[in-house]
Amino acid sequence: MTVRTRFAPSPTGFLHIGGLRTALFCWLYARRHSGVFVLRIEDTDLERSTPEAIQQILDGMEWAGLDFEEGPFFQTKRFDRYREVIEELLANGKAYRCYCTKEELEQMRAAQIARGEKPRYDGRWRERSDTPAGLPSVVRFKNPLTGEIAVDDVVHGRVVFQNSELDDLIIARSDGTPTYNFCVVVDDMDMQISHVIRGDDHLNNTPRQMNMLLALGQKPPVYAHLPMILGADGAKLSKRHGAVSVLEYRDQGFLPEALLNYLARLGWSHGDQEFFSIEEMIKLFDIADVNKSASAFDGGKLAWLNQQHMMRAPADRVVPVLRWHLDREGIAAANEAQLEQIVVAQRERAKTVLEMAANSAFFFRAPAAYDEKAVRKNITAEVPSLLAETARRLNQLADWAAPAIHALISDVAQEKSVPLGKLAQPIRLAVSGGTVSPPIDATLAILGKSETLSRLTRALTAWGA
RNA sequence: GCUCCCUUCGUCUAGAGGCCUAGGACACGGCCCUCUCAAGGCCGGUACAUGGGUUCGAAUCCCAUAGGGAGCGCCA
Repeated sequence: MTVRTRFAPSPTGFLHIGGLRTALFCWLYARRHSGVFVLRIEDTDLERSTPEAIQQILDGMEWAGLDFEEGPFFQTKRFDRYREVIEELLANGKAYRCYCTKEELEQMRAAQIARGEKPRYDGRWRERSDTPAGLPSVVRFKNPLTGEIAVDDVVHGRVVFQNSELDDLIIARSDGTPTYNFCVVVDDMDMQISHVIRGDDHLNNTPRQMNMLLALGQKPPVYAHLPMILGADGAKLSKRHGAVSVLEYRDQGFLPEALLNYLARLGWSHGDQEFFSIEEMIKLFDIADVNKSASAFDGGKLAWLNQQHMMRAPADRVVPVLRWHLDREGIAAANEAQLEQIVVAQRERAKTVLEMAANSAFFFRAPAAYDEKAVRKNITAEVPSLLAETARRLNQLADWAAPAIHALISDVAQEKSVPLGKLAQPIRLAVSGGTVSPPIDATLAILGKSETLSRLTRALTAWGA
């Protein structure tokens, strides 16, 4: 049997971190077993579904690299099929028409709640065969009255529900459109989904879905209900608590593989290992190793992992991302080799590529001003002559590379009997405008000879040489 | 209210009866390294929700309690 998993978001909002984690686990499981990953858009809620949300989901999946073999399928395009199955159930006596009005149902619920009971449909039309003319009706599934139904969940273990707790849910509205729980059942059946991996907020829906599947003569798939992801404060993820589009993470400078690595570790682990490449995740991931309890989102750890991925990836992996972020800041960086050098020099001093771009802007733009406080502290009376001497010698340096530059600066410092920092910091200030940059030799090597000299000259003018 | 689920450091987790005076990671504090900032190295503190069992022995098994979450729609 080939493994077939599906990710089935409803396009009523953006794809957020919780959805992406679900998609990731489905994807990993399919990849691990050389199976098929299906994308299905559950857009039966015509009121709230939007084309923008669909596009967002597609873009998010693409950015994350979660590719699918089949789909995207749209439930709104399958209404004929749903109707067909509803007719079949009706014909078999496995579903029936209910002519209750919404008001009648509301009254029923209110009375049940008042009595301390669980609100549910009482089955008053279940055995009636009369068909009141001219009245609208819904179709309800005839759920078994007795016995129990057990979900053998891969992450939660065996969860048993009494059929008496379940009521006859509506599968077709009075306007004839099918409802969510029913569409899921038909889709999972038609798409031959072998493993349903989804959030554990669906665990309570599962027995109903299984009963419908059984009524249709199907063998239920394997179920795995994933624990929820909570906001950093431990509260439910909501728009107020960090539920942002996954594309927001791209914009903030996170590498998709780092986000995926972080998400995989929320609820799943492999011993003490924290860093996983995509390939390792595919090789090691198993739903059976997933935790049962919800976890809180920790942006700090995501940032750490992101840096780890930046440091371990080949520089040319980060270059296009850096270029994209520089571009957004209005810097067109064309020199591939230079960008690679920047990545290597900056990746250990930035948590995100966005931060790396910000820290590296000075390579492309001469400082408009010098940090005043730093000037007061570092540009003492003897500094201009020191800098002038350094500039003179740099001008004569033929081999413009970090080792030679380092040797030259050390020599000057030694000859003038000043500590290296006394010289390096003013140079840093002159070329970057601030006090933070990669080691001074690497900084100048990347900047290039003519740019370095011109910035030193400008600084000397500014500092009264 | 009813049904179902969950509960190890602040956070993510290891742990499947003795290897646990509970391990790792992030964060935090200290030290080292050092031209800045980092990265890196070393050190440090903090956790088995509570109460009962079972057992020679329990973080691990059982039962209660407490706390948290989900579902109970002609929403998905």
